Amino acid sequence: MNLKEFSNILGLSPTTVSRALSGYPEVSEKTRRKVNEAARIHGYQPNLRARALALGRSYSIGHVLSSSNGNELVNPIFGDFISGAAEAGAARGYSINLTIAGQSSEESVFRQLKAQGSVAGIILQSPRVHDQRIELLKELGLKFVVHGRSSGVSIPYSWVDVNNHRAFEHATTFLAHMGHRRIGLINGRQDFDFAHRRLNGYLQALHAAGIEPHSELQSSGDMTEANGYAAAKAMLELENPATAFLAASVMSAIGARRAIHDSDLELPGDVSLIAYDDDLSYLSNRQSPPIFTAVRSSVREAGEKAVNLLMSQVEGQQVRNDQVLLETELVVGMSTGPRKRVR
Amino acid sequence: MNLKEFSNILGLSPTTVSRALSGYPEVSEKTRRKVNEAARIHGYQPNLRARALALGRSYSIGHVLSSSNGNELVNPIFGDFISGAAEAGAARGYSINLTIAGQSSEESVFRQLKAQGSVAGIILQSPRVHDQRIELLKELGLKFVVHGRSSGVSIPYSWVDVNNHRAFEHATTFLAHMGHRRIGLINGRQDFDFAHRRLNGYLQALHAAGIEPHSELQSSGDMTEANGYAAAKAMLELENPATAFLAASVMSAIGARRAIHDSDLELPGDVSLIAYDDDLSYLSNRQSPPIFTAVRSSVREAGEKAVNLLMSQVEGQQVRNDQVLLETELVVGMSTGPRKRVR
DNA sequence: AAACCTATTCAAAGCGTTTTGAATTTCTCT
DNA sequence: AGAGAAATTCAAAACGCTTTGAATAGGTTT
Repeated sequence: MNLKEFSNILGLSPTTVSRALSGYPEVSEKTRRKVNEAARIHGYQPNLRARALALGRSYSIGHVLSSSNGNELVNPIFGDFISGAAEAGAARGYSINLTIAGQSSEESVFRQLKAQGSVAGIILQSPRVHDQRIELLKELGLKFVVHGRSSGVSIPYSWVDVNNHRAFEHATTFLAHMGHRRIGLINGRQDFDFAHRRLNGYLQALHAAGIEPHSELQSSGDMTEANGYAAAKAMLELENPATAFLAASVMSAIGARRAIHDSDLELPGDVSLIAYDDDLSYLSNRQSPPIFTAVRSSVREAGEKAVNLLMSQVEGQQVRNDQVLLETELVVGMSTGPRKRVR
Repeated sequence: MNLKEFSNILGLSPTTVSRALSGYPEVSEKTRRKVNEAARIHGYQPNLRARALALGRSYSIGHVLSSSNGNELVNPIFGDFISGAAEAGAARGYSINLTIAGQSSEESVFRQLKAQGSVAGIILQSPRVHDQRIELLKELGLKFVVHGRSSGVSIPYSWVDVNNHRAFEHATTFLAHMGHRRIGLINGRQDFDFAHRRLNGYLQALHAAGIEPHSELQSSGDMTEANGYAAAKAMLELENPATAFLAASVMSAIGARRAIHDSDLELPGDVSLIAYDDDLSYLSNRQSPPIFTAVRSSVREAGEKAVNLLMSQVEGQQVRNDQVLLETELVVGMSTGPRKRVR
């Protein structure tokens, strides 16, 4: 049903009907009620494409996946993050526009989104250290928010991030206080900025505790179960093995747990383990007591916050560069304990 | 940049330029080359909203998440599935439009998508037994494809599904052949259609093997690690405990594995375990030999297939009701073995 | 060279909204 | 009651594209 058809039914002009529906003041209360009522009955809703065209803006939030050739793995936090983002967007009438950069580069997808005017703004995820995309987006004049930050990028931009440094510093200190001195770090891929920050937090805590860092106790890679297993296994087979682990995700922690069991060790009797917990809905660590001692921050909440930041940029007048730093909480679960004396 | 501006630069009419770019035959090779060249240089791309309006159709594929109040958990397969779907869509110039049914019902979101004309078609996921949404979508005249099927819906519709019945029948038979007679089923939630089919496959195989089914060996619930643990734990503590498990996802299998270890049992020495493996990128079971013996089918591939089916409906003339049934493969890994004799 | 086709190009209308500027109605005040 | 102001309503233009039907350029034939 058209606006024209619909307004004919009402015996009003399209102008008035449009204004009534959009809540403009220059339309009488009586006709507004009449119009709203009729819209409900006839199920009329303005065509979104035409509306967007007339208004010159889009009602969707862009998100670009970069699975070129399918060899890059889907971010396990994607589902929860985007669900939070979609929820926050829906509250303002926005939907999420998902594109994938296949054989074409991510850059060309951004240019396309800009030229086609199909998004109001963009959410950028998994920033690398000195991520090129941030400068590109600024240059293209696209509004955006980064989930995470990028060390080495000097221009200001909006972001939502977790205090990864503090989280890992905190967790490492916790283990050190329990007497652990061989603390293995099972980190995410080093090219991701968050892994970088986590490493620094870990190193700073070691330093503060007077523990010398060892490269054989630091690993990084995709945060899969298999990688968690492999990394932990290797560190348990060292001449001077790890007595505690820091895993960058619950998934890696599960892998580490398997390695610990495989080595006939007990958790937390022989080895301690702290996980970084994104509070994913399908991978909950919220039992009481939690299975894993963890530093926790909800990635769903980050999704909501990111959209809210983007919206204030899209709907506000000037470009803003708001920044939100989320803190993690350290929840003590069943995977940590004092270092065993006898060994 | 406008089509008008762009065609002014070229000294051509908008008509000709538009036709040149869309590959119509009634434009000379020479000007077409000139236009394409100029488009590349000036970075001109038709505004997608205007294009969609003029053509009367949308270039996006709708997908509705139903996290009402956030109490329903995000489907763990969502990321991989949608990534496959996005890839297949991108190949045809479509993007994914993600909406969430918050306090408003899923039904009203569908009506909205229809009225606003914002999607070319819809992908429906996680169908329940006799899912109302299928009839609703037909009634609304929206084109759609279901990922999965819905027992009890009699009207024809397009779907892509895995042969869940056969997969679980197969897996159960495999365990039975190894001598197991106490086979525990750790299923997904019973209201989901796929769980229903898996149960039937399991029961049929038990029957064929002459094993009587027992309700204490059948559990169902969200496919989380915690639920997998709880279900397996309970079945191991029975007077006549389970000696083998069938888990509905790798995640539940991981939980079950923890329960097995917690009970001081060995995998596969004391207990066998087969997982249903969606071949998720962040939860790979593709080591050799695989960690879990599993029935496997790629959910990413299902996403691609689903979009392809939708596209043939959207781009073709008549409404089609194509159906694709994917078979699983049984991969033998390190979690299954013959039943221990002495017990 | 005129006449006819055919191959290109173009002007204008249309897609379904919103919004500007003008026209109408209603109200208020003398 | 009549003028003026205020409150409503409306017709028409605009958003940026595609496409219909008409016009022009180019090439062939007689």
